[in-house]
Amino acid sequence: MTVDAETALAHAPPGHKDELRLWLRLLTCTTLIEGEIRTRLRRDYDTTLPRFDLMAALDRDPGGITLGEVSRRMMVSNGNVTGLATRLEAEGLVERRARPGDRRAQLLRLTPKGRREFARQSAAHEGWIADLLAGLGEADRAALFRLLGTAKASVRAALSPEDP
Amino acid sequence: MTVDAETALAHAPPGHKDELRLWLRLLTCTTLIEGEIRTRLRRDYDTTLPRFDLMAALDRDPGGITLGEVSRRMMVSNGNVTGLATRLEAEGLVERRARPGDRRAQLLRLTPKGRREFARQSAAHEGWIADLLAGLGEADRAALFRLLGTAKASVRAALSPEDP
DNA sequence: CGCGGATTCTTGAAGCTTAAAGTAATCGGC
DNA sequence: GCCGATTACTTTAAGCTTCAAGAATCCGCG
Repeated sequence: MTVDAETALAHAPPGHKDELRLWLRLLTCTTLIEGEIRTRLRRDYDTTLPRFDLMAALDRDPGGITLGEVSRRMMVSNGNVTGLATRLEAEGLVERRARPGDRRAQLLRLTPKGRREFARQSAAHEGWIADLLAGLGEADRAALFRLLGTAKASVRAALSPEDP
Repeated sequence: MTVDAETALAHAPPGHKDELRLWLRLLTCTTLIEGEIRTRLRRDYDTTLPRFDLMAALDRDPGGITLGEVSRRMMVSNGNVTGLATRLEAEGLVERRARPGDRRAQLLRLTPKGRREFARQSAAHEGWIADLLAGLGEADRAALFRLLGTAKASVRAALSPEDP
């Protein structure tokens, strides 16, 4: 355990295979769940995941939030939200209204119809997720939640610019 | 701690909020990483994640695999692969050829140019992932990998039909 | 005031994605 | 041999997504 071992390690191929495997497994889990949720939303409610996500982003703020805030919460582009909001508005599920004192911004909020629809959908959605993750015990769930928090912090740290 | 407590529990709202929170955190992690990989692939290699994924699916089989097998590995629809393969073929990165003895199927494989390109891209990709997950120690990574395996098994079990 | 930069949102082009329907070839049983 | 079921792929329509460019508005500073 002297210079030789250290040298061997230092010269070993980068070997980030572990991280890669972890990422691929993370991606697989997400893809599996997301695909199933997509299918069920279409089958049972004739809607899509992005529509559901947008309504979820609005649900906690009865007064409405700006399109930009929706974009931030959903982690998608501005233009994306514009299109989604337009389609949902056409279906009477959300409505735009001016933000007092700022003619650039618009507030988006659920209509009563949208609120009813989302209540039904989100109850089913919560049950689906619980079913899919039913194989994890309480302890596993807690541990996984914590570790994913660490992972999230790691990614955010790697992404944030180095200026405090 | 008698009938009353039990009754209270039984009548409590379903309360699958924990599973939901776990799912949302899982989704956030994946979205963050995926978005960054997308951005870097575009910035550094002028390509997209689906293109990269398709090439990755081909990389381990020099003889080529069928479009259907690609579709299974990528967990996307058949039609999706058709379009991706057509675009990559037009760029000279992959090539179609007949599968001997089955005129329905086609084998898809990387061209030498595609192989060179993918080698460059995948090396960078591996480094990016390692960077993003650098905040996780060896033990955390292992634990997370194992728990995600359990989660994956849970989802697959919930999805598979009940006939052995 | 008025101008320059930042913000908020929309538009347009290109590509990705799916579900569903369609075409072609193979396989299995009789 | 042949017919029905299955498999492999493509096509189509609709919607999602991003990036980049553009338009309107707001804010701060001189």
